[in-house]
Amino acid sequence: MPQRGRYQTRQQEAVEALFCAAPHRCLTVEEAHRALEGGGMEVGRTTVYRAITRLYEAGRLRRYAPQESGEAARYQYNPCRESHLHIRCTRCGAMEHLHCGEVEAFARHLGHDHGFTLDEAQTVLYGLCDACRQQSVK
Amino acid sequence: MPQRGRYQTRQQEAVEALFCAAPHRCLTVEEAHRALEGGGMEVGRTTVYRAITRLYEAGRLRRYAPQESGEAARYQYNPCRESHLHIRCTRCGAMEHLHCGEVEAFARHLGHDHGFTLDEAQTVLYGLCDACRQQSVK
DNA sequence: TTGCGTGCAAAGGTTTTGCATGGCA
DNA sequence: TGCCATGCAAAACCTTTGCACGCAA
Repeated sequence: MPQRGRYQTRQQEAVEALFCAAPHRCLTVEEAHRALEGGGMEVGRTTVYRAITRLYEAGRLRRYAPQESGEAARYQYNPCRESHLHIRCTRCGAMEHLHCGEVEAFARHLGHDHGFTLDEAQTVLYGLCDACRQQSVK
Repeated sequence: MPQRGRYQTRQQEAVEALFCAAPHRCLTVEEAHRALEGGGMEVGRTTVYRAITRLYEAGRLRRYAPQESGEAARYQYNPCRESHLHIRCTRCGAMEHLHCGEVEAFARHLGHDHGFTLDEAQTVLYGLCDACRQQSVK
């Protein structure tokens, strides 16, 4: 679909290129804004908000709601159509993908036994990563 | 630990009693504030914030980060030490508990194969509940 | 030329903080 | 009496909106 009535601007391209260049990174709007400034791109904060929102609504970005109050939402490039769960360490903030058969099996169980259709792309599992768990045990 | 230097006030008791009286409900600070007003309790909004924050930090409440930007965080009474996952419908906002053996099995898998210690109390699975899924199929 | 995109400023909402007052122990 | 809690107002924070201008098509 050619998105009738949409203009291609240097700002929109810059925002998409920024996320595309580091598909593993989860950026806030503010971080994206600063990254563009650092790259010599002058883009208004409002425009970054709007560009990210548009990319999110088009399915090009994933959105992770903030965990603590006062934090900002994080966005990440959505390289593939296939969605997968993410796990996030509540201590160091690291976020990683999770693709394995057990996730699929668990999602099927949710559908069959609980009538719940899991949206993997929007869900983040919170907990402790290995390194932080070992530190906290010390 | 007897919480040295802590006073017991009618406001704090009222906030805790409110959540305790409906352990299944997830309330925002604003909703809690209005509920107290409706019950004839005059409690300042700031005090509700502070009481909820204190209860949360003491482990008496669970906190669910807002899903959409602009929404408020939700809190729920934490009746038992045992924690369980929650599922939330992204369409109607319904939130339900999830306790079953599959969750435990999945959590063990995360620990063994991914080195990730799942924090069930903080994690919310997003997706569609049965009713909303059927509506969206229509 | 048309109309969407931009960006500044201002508003919107939630949550926190400053500070004088009130109340528990 | 000492110290914490309260609550109003104001601030901080992220995010959205209004509006005049700029720019792609």
